[in-house]
Amino acid sequence: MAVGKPEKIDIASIISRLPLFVEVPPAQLQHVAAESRERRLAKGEMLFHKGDPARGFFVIIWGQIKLAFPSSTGNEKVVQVLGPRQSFGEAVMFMDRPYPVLAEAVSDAMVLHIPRKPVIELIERDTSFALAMLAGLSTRLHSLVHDVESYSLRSSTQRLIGYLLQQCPAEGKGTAEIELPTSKQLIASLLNLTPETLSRIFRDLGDSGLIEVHGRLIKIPDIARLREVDF
Amino acid sequence: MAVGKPEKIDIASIISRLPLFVEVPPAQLQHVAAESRERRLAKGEMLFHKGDPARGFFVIIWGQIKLAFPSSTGNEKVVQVLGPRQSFGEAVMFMDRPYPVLAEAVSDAMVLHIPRKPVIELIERDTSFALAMLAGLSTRLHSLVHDVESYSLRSSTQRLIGYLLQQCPAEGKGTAEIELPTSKQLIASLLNLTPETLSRIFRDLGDSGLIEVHGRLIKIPDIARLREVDF
DNA sequence: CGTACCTTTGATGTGAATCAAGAGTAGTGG
DNA sequence: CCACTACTCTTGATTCACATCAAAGGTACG
Repeated sequence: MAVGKPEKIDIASIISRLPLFVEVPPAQLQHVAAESRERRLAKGEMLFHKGDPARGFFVIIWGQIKLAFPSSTGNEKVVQVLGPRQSFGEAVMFMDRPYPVLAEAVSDAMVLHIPRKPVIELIERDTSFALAMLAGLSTRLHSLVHDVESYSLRSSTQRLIGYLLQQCPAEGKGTAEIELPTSKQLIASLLNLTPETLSRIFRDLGDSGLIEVHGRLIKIPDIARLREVDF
Repeated sequence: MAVGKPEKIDIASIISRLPLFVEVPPAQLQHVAAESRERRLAKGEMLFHKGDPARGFFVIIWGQIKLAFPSSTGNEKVVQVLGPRQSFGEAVMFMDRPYPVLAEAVSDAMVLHIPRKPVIELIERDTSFALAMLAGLSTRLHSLVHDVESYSLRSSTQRLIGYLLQQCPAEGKGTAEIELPTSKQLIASLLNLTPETLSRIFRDLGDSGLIEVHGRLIKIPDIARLREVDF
């Protein structure tokens, strides 16, 4: 099984365009770039397991990576599905802890591993980077808090509607078309549902005319109406 | 209803002993201390509501504060119950966002409000503080990830057992006694259960001899056995 | 000593999981 | 190009963990 595109990549230039690093002067980034390594993954390949020691964090160049909790009975719980330019593993890097989740390639993918040491040095040298890092972690925390709220306060239908609305482009238009970013199986796990239940909810929402489902393409004729559904 | 002890407090000395600030040289802390204000709360009083703007973060001096999601139907979901020396609200401070939860005093309490500006300045001046802040947020993130795992992968009984084991002193002794830090109602909400269900689980665990319940005092005759329960 | 809240217990209801099976849909190799 | 295999997705029947509803002790406190 061949892994992805074979072209050479310029680590320094990729890093400098990542949200986390845009404000950092290029000179300061050299250290980080020099110690970073690319890694290519075939679909289904593991990047790390739950419990592995954390020596740095990762940035996705292309492809998709899922973070999940393993489960002896096979039904793992997916925490996040991440795409290009997104990073993960920063938080564990600051504590002496192993990864609390596993990371697996959902498609062929390429990631950059950015080791701990140069990042710590960069934080010590560049306070605007430290602030960017804090803002990044804060955002992550915020969205996790939102997840906890979803799981504990909302029904399965409400969770799916919430997910669909999140995927909508932000414009105020009354209508939208969404291309699901990944399989319905994975989305079910993200929303803490079984695939069967997700399928039934899609059908029910379709039957009530709130959405149209064509494979991975979802049409929402009236966003406002969908937002107001309450059951 | 009188609010708590009336004694004067020395903000600077309290701040300097907080985990987050212990490594910061006292001179640098003056700024922060000078701009911080104490606030006393009666049991049941609101510190802030969900949606309020965040202008800083809070540290608890004494008493207990709960963070929760409000719910129109009255059954709110408690996210955390915090005690002395614990802080909250740091994350929102780094994003321009309102609080995603509400904060309410569970008992009479006193908190310190530490405004955003001097904290940002301290981060820019003292990198070890920036790292401490990052570590703090990382820990918070870690425990939230753990919560998500609990909610989605574990049964109500497993969640309660997990909670009890967490409360155990870390020593390797085979037995333990726990004083529940707050009402069973609140603990039920923390574990995403109704009070009725929590009560039943306590009874079931008691019946199987795994624990003994005497009001808020829980005795665990055999920690190892409790840890191995699997249902 | 009464009012308000916390906790327990029982009866009943229900949302979503599980079990089972069939219908697409896509990638593989002869 | 078609048969073969392996998923992914859908649909129906059944089950179960936990919530809800209802009511009765307990406990704390003004």
